[in-house]
Amino acid sequence: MTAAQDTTAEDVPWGEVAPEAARKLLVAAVEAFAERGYHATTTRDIAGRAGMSPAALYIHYKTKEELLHRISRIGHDKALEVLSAASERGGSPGERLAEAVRSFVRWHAGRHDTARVVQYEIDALSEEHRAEIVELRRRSDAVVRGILRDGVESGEFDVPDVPGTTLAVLSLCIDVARWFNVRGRRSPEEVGELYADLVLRMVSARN
Amino acid sequence: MTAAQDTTAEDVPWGEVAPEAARKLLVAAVEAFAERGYHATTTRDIAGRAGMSPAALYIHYKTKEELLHRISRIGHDKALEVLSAASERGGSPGERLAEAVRSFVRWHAGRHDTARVVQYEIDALSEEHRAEIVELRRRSDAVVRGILRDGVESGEFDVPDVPGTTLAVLSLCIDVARWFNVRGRRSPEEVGELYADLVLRMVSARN
DNA sequence: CCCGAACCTGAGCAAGCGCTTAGTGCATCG
DNA sequence: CGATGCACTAAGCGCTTGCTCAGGTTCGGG
Repeated sequence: MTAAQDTTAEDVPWGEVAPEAARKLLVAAVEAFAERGYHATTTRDIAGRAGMSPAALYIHYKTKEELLHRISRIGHDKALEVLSAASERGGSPGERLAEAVRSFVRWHAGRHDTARVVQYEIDALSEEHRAEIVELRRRSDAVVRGILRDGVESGEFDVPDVPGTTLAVLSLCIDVARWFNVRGRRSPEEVGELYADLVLRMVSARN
Repeated sequence: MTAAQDTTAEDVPWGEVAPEAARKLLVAAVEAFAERGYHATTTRDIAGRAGMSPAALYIHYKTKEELLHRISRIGHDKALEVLSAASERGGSPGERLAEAVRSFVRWHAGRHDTARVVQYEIDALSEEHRAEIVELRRRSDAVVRGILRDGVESGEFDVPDVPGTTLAVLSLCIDVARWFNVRGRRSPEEVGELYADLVLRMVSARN
């Protein structure tokens, strides 16, 4: 009697990718790219992980690069959505910044395989595809910069170099995808909490 | 009358690599690996950049992987040396931490091509070589953790989670290699200064 | 003046790569 | 029931890859 089994549901990891074979291939590719890197992964490896023949990949994707682009695009969209939603949740600049960092880090840790591909394989994209992704990153940058500016204006933050500090905050969050390990001691939630606190200390005015 | 032209001088970037052909190949490899990544770089590309034939590479290095290992090993040694030297320069924990971050970041920005290879291509190493490099990283970790512990004991720092904060500080420094651009607005010195300040704020007790 | 060692190249091998093509199995429809 | 369309595979094409090897060049020492 549950109406829950809806494969196009937006909160299912790759629910927007259809049909099922295309999604299975994409999930396999994320796994392989995260593990070995884009260039070290073969189309045979991807197809094998999805339980299909190498040729099946080319029915759903024109090239291996297009597959990377689909992953990168959807992943960046999701990351930006998580960040934006948190920043718009209201409250003081400090609360908004903490929530933004907490959510963004939680995503990079919890979905660290996707995040690793999304953040570290941009150079493997074609020129046009890379340009499209870079634009999405600029928007993430704008979100954080906006919160910092608000906090400086209200006097809650003391940030001498807003662009530089924006860079540092995003860099800190993104790099979580590199080192986070599922078998480590910390949960994504714990890392998010720790990082939100550290970032707040970086920007808060002393009084 | 200058006695300066000593190719084995330790402060020349790759002075420890001899003979000259081996060094030229290694420098070419650093360039190529930083630009495209290890797996996307061909031995022909490396040899071509060094102005030699593909076969020349195999006179000086057994495999492409050994070349990466040499780069990784020397680079990590240098990074660790920079960090250790700064941390031992004396002063309060705050001064030592600031100097450590300043130096470490300066190195990652100024030598960002080397740093990128060193920090982001570990997975391309063989198991034994990777283990060797991981050990060097543990030592970098120990240096930063030591300073934080000293600061907490003296009451100068307020750090609830020393291992977690150590991770964050190193992560922040290392990720500089990913985004730093020579054509950007900031010099390695400026980034080092900014980051030293941000890290101090992260850990300082308020009073 | 010639030898041997060190260094380097031209040519190319076996393996693996991304991707294509011809054909098969299967659901759908008049 | 045969025809049509679609997802998929087996086989393999053309090319590039990491790496090898026979042979040539250079040069200090006897």
